[in-house]
Amino acid sequence: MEDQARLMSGLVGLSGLSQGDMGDHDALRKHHNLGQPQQDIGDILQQIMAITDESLDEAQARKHALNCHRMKPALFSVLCEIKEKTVLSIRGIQDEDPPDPQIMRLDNMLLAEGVSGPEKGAASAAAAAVAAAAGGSPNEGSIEHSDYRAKLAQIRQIFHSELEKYEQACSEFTNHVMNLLREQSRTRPISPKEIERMVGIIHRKFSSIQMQLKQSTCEAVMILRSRFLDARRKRRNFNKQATEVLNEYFYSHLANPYPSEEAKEELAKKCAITVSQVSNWFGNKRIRYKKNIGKFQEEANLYAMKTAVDAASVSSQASQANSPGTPNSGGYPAPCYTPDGRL
DNA sequence: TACGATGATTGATC
DNA sequence: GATCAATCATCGTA
Repeated sequence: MEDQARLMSGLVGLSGLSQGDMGDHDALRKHHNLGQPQQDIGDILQQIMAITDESLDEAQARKHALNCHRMKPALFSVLCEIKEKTVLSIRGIQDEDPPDPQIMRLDNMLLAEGVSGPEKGAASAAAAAVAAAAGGSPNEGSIEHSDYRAKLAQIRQIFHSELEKYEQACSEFTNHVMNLLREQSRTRPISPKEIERMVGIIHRKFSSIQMQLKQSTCEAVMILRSRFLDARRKRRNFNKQATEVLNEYFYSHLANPYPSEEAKEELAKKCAITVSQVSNWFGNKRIRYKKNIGKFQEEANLYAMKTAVDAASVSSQASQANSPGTPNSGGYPAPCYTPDGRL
């Protein structure tokens, strides 16, 4: 009896079971209703313990003999059952993880941005959204669009290639561990359920690595988006004709350089820009003119002359038609925009 | 590459 | 909500 207790405590180390699990010999008997159980089990345990003192070849031979022992499957089954009732039942509660909300968010975002999921549709939709949000002209939009799409495709390609690498590594490692555990399950109480659980643990570890990849991909997409959405970075100077139209209006309305909403719309149409761009332009122009009238004097004279020539032309045409002509703003007003902003 | 010009943004004011 | 004033970020040029 004392020997058996010693053997049992030795087996604890081999099987991973606690002393308590192994203490109840009656349990073994109860489970399997063996004819001469204690004697057989004692033999097996004795042999197991003796393995450690033997050479590798001897141990291999003995291992083989043990594997072929008629009682081995029964003992193995009992050990697996006891182990599952203890170790696995404790872990089991923790292992049932709900889907990670963070990884779900990342997945949704990558899908929406067209990085994961079907290649063409989503990516171009996202690019179109960016182009629309940027509010550029159709041509500019298409340039930005293709640029954005190219960079997004680059991110997408890197993401998928990394993902593939992770999946391959995960699969290789899982197979390796499974083979190892299957091999070990010949001598250790490792049940298929436990192998399955181990596979789950490996997958969770790899999915946490994948989450990091998804996170950095999302960051890259965000940076890309902000780069294309930030209007300041998209600033283009207005073309010469648009600037002339705006300047003409400004200098011919110098006494009151505040275009009405209708005038802004008209100017926006003429210059092929938006009403808010017209407002920005006049806001900037008023301030910059006010700050440095001297600097703008030459420009003011130039447009004054231009307006005068236009007016003269209209006037001569009008006199030919024998009717008085008036410039639409009552002629070019002398610069009277005082530095304090009052007229 | 430095620097001025210029379109856009932001916070304050009316 | 429109405008002012300051500032930012980019463009164009010497």
